[in-house]
Amino acid sequence: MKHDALTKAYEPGHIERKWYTFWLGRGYFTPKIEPERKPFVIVMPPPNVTGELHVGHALTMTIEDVLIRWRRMMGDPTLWVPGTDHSGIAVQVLVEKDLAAEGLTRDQVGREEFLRRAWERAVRSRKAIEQQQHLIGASCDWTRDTFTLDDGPSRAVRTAFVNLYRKGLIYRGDRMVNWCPRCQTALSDLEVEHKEIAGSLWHFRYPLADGSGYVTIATTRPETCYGDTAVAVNASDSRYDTLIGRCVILPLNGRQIPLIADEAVDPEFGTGALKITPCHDPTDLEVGDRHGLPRIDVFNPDGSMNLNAGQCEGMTREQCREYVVRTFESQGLLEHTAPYGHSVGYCGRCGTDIEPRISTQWFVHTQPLADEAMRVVREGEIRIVPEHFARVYFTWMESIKDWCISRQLWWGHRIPVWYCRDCNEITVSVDTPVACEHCASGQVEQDPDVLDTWFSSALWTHSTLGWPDDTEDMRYFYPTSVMQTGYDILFFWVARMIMMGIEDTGRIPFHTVYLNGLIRDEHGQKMSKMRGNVIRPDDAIGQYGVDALRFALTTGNSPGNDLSLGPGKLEAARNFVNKLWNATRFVVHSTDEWREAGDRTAGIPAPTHLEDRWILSRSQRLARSVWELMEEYQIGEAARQMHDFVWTEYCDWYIEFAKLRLRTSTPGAPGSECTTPAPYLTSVLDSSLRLLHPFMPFVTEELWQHLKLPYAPTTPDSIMVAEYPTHDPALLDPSAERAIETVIDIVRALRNLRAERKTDAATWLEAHLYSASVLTELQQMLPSIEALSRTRILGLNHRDERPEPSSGDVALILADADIVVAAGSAEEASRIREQLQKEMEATRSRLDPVRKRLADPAFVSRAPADVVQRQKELAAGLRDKLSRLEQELSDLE
RNA sequence: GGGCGGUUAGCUCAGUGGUUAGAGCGCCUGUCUUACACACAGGAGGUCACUGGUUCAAGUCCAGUACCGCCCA
Repeated sequence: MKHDALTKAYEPGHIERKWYTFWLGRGYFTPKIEPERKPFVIVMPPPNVTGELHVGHALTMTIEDVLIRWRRMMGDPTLWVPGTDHSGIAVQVLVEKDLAAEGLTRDQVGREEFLRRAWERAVRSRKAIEQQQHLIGASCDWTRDTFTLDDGPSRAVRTAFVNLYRKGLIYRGDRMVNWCPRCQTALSDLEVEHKEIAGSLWHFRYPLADGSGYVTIATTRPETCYGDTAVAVNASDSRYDTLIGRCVILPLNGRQIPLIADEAVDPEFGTGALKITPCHDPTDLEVGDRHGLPRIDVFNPDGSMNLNAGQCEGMTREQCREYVVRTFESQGLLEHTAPYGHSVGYCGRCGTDIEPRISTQWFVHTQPLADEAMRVVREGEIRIVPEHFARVYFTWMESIKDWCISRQLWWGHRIPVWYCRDCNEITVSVDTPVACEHCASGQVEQDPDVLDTWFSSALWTHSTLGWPDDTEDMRYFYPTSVMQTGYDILFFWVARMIMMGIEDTGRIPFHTVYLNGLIRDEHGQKMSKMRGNVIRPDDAIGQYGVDALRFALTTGNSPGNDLSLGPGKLEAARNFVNKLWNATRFVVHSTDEWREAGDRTAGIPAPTHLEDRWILSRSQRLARSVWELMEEYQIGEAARQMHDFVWTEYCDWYIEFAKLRLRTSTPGAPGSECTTPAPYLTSVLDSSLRLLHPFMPFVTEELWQHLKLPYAPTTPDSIMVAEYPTHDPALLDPSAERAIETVIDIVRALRNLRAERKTDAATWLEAHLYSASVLTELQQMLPSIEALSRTRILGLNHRDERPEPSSGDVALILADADIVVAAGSAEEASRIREQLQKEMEATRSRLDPVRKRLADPAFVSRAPADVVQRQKELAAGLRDKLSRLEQELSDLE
């Protein structure tokens, strides 16, 4: 592949497209099955085919791509399975909206046409999503791309259904379910969102049938009065004990209903008397069943009032409520109306108020599945990261209710149940039956309903790998490794995948659950169209580049915690990409000569210069730390450490040290002592790029290709299949680290002095240096110290050789060195004296606790030896510094 | 009502018992110093919400309190 010259600033666009195409063409995203090696597998949470991806998807995709690229570079056979979800109700709502725009309803166009439109939408959306996934750099295996309605997953759905049915874990029954009158379907409990609303509590008088008075009931739902079949009180409530067993008259239609006693009634609530409407409230249904009350349903499926609502037939719920209240009022039976806050359920998809409704639905009996699903987490077979979500998981699982899985929708997996018109028996079958399995009649008709989308999602880890067939993918890649998704779908999806994975395959679906937080804006506010603070991934990519978006999404992000994202963070990430770009540009240009000079296959020469030893050592520490952090899913912290290393240690210091030698050095002949920093500039940058690749794949690939490793003949064709850096303990060099730390201290102190004196850049300071512990090292670093601080070092001596201070001198006391300069003025001398004074106080107050700690026998005997040792060294250092400070100040007296 | 999380610099957040609590942005002072002004150099800014406990050692673990947020009912 040909390379363009590196431009002055990073221009993301075309580089991104170029490399994605390159990777795809090379087939890097498809793993080789190597039976003797353990694969690393992630199944992607399939985005809904409702449109395009939002920034939350970008987060999930980035985290997964980071893990995937990392493991791939570690050498594991790595599979990331992409896919999309048909998302039944959400797409159904969208298609219905499309139809409504044309003045049509789904019943008018019919099931076939409806499904044609839904498919069209799905196909369009899949294409858009796939493009966005390419854009973001997702290195998933497109050869295994799957859609929930594909043949494989569809057969998995039917198979799972049939198996559960045969085991008695799926049943059909009349139950009270959450009904969305707009979608006209049942919903599971999870799909209902509860909100507190400021409603009213109406106190209505129900006259006693014998005309001897009335009972006042309190209700928040007057429109259900037509469905009342009793008034209930608590038996212990003395206000009503003489009335129990008598009848009251429902004022709206004169129907007589009994006054009953039931312990479900709270005497403290309202008037202590409740109207009982078994068809429209779960508690009332229980009360009704206990007392054998009739059930009167007053709503049509679309939420309008039915025949049972008398005069109100055909009205909406709201109109009916108004009518009922007015009627009570006009009859003098409205005692009063009190404002009352209570919780109301809304359809999670369309926002319509949910109506509790009795209907015939299919259910999964979840308890036995949940027991197993809890066991595997309790026993550590599945680990949840962060850990505290395990408790949330258990809390939900422990009180799990049966799962309503049938939906009165058209878009989805049709329930694999056929009803026989002749014998009324049902046939439950994976393959479409030609005849009833009971009476062999051909008059069978499939259940018109579809399954909850989450039912098919629950099978996703194994249905994508070929289950129910015994495929090579199933054998090799299952169980998968990590399930990474947002904590908001822990119950919807993760919990159900664990239940169904175990149920279907007998094995857990994944070893680790990694839950990420939700994305908020720069001020920690939820992103919403209303607030106008939504960040579209495509916009962010266009403006800052993919790598910047990915880096912004990973830095400072920790598992389970929400992440704030805004222009500030994106800019910072883009700036880092640009920094990396320019550092590489510098290194490539300035190491040209070395790169072209001779055979480099022997590897990089052993470092002799202090700064080379230092940067290699620091680079090893980084690699080790990153590896540890990645193992623990601390990818935010890993990204932060890489950022700091590259920017501060490599760019701000190492490159600046290197510049001096680049001007004077010649490329060392192989085998001879290397005087040029070129090999270290190159190799440290090379390993930094490889460390960063999973986070910012495009820019690292582009730069790495330019860097071309002259010393490694087996360099792969792409950074994405290069080796991930691991640390080499032989290169750790604490003494070089200490020496360079001192150099940095000295340069900083001198620059600080320059700044305070407002010395202009052309003027050089002059100073004497004194040290003890790092004297020889400083000797080697003198040219660097001089150049970087623009200070002529007139002498570097052992501290013991320091002459008596002359009156015009001031000293800067550092941890491992003293700097002596001629005071610029009397004011400066006294300012520095003050500084020394302060420094002395600070040093004392730091030394004090350390001293105490070391004097404490409990500390010395109980703390680990290395901690004690470090405290001793610290005390020695502080004591040494303190004595120098004291000496300095007394000399100045 | 039950549960979970948060409270660290002006803002947004890292900090997984052990030296002097960090970053980005913002702020102040300088600099277009031949990789980068998307930059460089220097600087200011913290009772780690509060109270108590465990520990040789607590921002970090435990308990309680206050406030904020989320989930479930």
